[in-house]
Amino acid sequence: MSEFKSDFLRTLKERGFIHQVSDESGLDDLFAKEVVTAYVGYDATATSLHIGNLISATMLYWLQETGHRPIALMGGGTSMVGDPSFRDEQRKLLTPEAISTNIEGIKKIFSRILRFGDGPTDAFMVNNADWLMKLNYVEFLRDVGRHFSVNRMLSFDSVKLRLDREQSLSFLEFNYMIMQGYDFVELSRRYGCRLQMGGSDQWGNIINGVDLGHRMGTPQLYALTTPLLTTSSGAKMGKSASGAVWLNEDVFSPYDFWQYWRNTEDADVGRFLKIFTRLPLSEIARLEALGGAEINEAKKILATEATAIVHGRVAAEASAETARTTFEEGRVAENLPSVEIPATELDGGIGLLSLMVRAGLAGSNGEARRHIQGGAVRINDKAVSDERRLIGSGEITADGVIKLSLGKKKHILIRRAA
RNA sequence: GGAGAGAUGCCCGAGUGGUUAAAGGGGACGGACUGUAAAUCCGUUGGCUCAGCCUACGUUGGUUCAAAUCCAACUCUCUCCA
Repeated sequence: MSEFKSDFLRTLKERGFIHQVSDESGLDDLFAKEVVTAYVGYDATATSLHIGNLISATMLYWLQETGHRPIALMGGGTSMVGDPSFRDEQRKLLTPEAISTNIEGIKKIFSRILRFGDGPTDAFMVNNADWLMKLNYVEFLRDVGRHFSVNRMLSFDSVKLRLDREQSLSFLEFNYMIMQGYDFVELSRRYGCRLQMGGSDQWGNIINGVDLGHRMGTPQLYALTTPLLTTSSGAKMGKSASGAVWLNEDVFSPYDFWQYWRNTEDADVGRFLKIFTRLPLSEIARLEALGGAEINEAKKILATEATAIVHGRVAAEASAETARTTFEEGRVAENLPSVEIPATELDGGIGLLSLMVRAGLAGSNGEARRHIQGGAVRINDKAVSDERRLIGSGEITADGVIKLSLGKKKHILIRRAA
């Protein structure tokens, strides 16, 4: 592939964001000659975005950074239907209440990543419920539906899985791609939006929008997708012990977020630095070249930089410091995740099993019991083998807390609440 | 509308009357080794008041001393025919 002329595409290319582009040279020309408006859509499937979404949100950042205008589209309307792409069964339908709660949670992150306002390259947010919810069925079918070929829609990889596995694909879900396609046209008409970006799983949906624009007379629209990120050992990214790696701090703490990046596989460090941090490429090249144990330094930088983008510099530095005292000095760090136990309860002594459940280290007493039997549990760094042990205020150390550990990496501080 | 096939634990997938909380694999978690990495090896992987009990194989009933396994109805899915 030849070099891109536009700063935007060149940056994305260099940093490893590009998987597929619908018309590389055409899009490059467009970016080179004018301020381009582009969007990414986010469905309201959870109260927070996760790492996977961070990739496309970062593209919006670079879009703005290189002088263009980002739109963050909230899928308030499309979430009423649910994207069937690459899923092997129907999603549970979300209630309108859940959707609006989720959108509120999702919105938060963008204020950290994008600059909002009314200027020519200021970002803005729209909700596709604004136009989708008002559509009139028959009118919509005649204006928009007639442009879609079912034969073609069935040929997309995103639904093939479902069909090949002989799982049902309801008509409701089948309409998702039509709605998303229509969103693109609507954004083009309202705001002159020309490009839609997203994960590689969105290619079919995005291309549908491009085609629809063609038929409905918008200017040429473009599609750009990012590669599906996996770790070098092939696991899907963004999975951790407790599920997805979320961006909102109320569901996934900055410290855990920092730890997630700190534990990156060696082979992924360079790739992740390019995508999840804003460090210059020359600096990344240097970090990536570190060999052996030295690469740990690069991982710390990755962790701190990535955390700073999502949670702010202060929280990132604090997480780095907490990790340093915990792992490198073996001391108790004040900022480790902690759980408060009422004084009356703690003074009387609380069972270790239930304490572990309270601390979130085990999902049930049985699981806690198994961990203890497996020798994974420590109190104040001393291994415990007695599952019936009572933990009381007497265990509080000079640091004023009880340190409860599961394995080498998970530590929770138990505090005595007044 | 007719004829077949199917629904098993987080996922895939065995299992056709008791010895089955249910083979095997994946994933996840823990341990060893290391560098808070990978690979490898070992262990765990429904709940509880845990040498015992309870709940579980689409749903509801039934047969039986005993059912994931047999029967009936229902729900959902798939394939073929109309």
